[in-house]
Amino acid sequence: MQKPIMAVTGDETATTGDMPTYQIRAPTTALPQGVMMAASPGSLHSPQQLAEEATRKRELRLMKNREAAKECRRRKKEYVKCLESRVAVLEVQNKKLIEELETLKDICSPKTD
DNA sequence: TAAACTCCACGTCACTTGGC
DNA sequence: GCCAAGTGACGTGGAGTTTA
Repeated sequence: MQKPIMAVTGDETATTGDMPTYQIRAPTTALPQGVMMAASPGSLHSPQQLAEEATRKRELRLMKNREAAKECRRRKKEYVKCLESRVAVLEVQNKKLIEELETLKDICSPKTD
């Protein structure tokens, strides 16, 4: 079954402009520990060698994706935390403005008795 | 106290995106 | 067009909590 296509990237900066994006692609130069570079395809001969190479490539891909997923979750958590603290600040600010408005209304409204 | 439930972190897959 | 990186969705397992 085909999954629905995702349009959301998690980059809220485009709409708000004041929050840090959590989708940042950092170039990776170093391989994870214990990972060897692949032999050149030209040096592979037997079907067994090809199968081993395919397995090795898959494991490398999974390992990289595992790390990428961890990092992605870490950034997302940070981003959500950041949004939550912003909400808290804005709620306080909003409350203060409402109180100020009520005070001004009291001052400006004509007394009727 | 065992079963049911909830929450969280993780691994994997499928897909998108950007750089070359 | 290919490849690597990023990420949403999904399934799973472990730890903590609630309930009968």
